[in-house]
Amino acid sequence: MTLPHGAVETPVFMPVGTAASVKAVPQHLLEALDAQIILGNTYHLYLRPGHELIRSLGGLHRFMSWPRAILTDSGGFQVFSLNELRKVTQDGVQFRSHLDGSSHFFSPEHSMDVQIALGSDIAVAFDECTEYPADRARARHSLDTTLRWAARSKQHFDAHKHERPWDSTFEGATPSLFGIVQGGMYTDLRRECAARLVEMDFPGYAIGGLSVGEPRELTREIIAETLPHLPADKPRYVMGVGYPDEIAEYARMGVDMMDCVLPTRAARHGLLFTSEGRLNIKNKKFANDQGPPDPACGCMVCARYSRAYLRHLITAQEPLAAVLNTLHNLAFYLDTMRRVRAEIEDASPAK
RNA sequence: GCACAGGUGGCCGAGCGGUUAAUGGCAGCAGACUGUAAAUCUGCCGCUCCUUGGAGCUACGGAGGUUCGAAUCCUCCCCUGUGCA
Repeated sequence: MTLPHGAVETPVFMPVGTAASVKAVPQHLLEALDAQIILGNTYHLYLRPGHELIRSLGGLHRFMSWPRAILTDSGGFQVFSLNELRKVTQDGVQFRSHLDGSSHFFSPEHSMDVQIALGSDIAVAFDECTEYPADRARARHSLDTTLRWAARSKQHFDAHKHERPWDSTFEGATPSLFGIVQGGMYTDLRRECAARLVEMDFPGYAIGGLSVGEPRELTREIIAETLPHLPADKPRYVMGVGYPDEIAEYARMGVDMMDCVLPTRAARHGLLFTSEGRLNIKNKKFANDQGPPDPACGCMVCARYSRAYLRHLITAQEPLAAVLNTLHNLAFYLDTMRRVRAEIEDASPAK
């Protein structure tokens, strides 16, 4: 996949950097981990520090000193998760800032303006994420809204995408906008939504509305049922997943892109993902453990620090705990994807 | 030595006659976490038993006392802090 800020090998896992920062990890270490693309968030950056400020500073890449690719989420998920502070209308969403309670309005056009101002490589249509559980009527309604907004997002994005804050690009690639499939847990609605988005001809497609509380078999089923209705020659992105075994599984099913806060958030809470399974590094049993977090991991953390030390850091509430734990979890996720890519390459007779 | 103020579960600290194994916080132990309102949230946290829910025991500096009933009231003692000698 060729983006304005470089080529990205797929399937890829994208660390989440909501507020212009993958929490606890400086950009130069993200590069050392070989993260190829990260997420930024429209809603958060619009509120603080403000997309116009970022535009005037040369765009998000320059602002945060991240030379590689960035995908920005549209704010649709925040509208969903901030449900007590929002009001959805045909035209867009009225919501209150979680920071200071001030009122704001987001429309598909506005979301595109913000994402363009940020200068993202991949923008995402402003959607209405369907909650779980949702009855059919509710899913239908949210799907219709999402489709209407997808068309408006695309029209506005295409008309203004050249207004980005940077101009030189990698191999002439231009910013792209992905459509998002909704439809709740109803496979026929998913199919319909996919088909109608494909008619609009997006350069890539996201499957949204998953990992919102549904059982994981359902997540898998919806992905499996939706994927075949999206063109295989374009990037297919499942938003907000998952555990290490899940992302590997989905990648094998044909998903090209995934993002998830799990490795970063869990790390800050002391949960490490390893080849031996989940490790709650806060547990007393690690107090005396001189071994690396994951004996099978070659990351910069495992190469150098012990479980005992990591447990001490988080117990003592040292900020370094978050840094080291996050570095390891991201390394593990990125490694997982690297292995799946190798598998896929081996299996492909063409290459 | 005198005068005040105090001594509560590992620590800090509420409670000031019954509904109190005793509010909170910290520490401790465990769990959760999926397009980040998350360095967050939840549970347990005197001891011993039956593994829901309970049962018993021991507890508010010490010893007595008042009372149907005391961490809470009274007496004496011990200890700590501050002030004055």
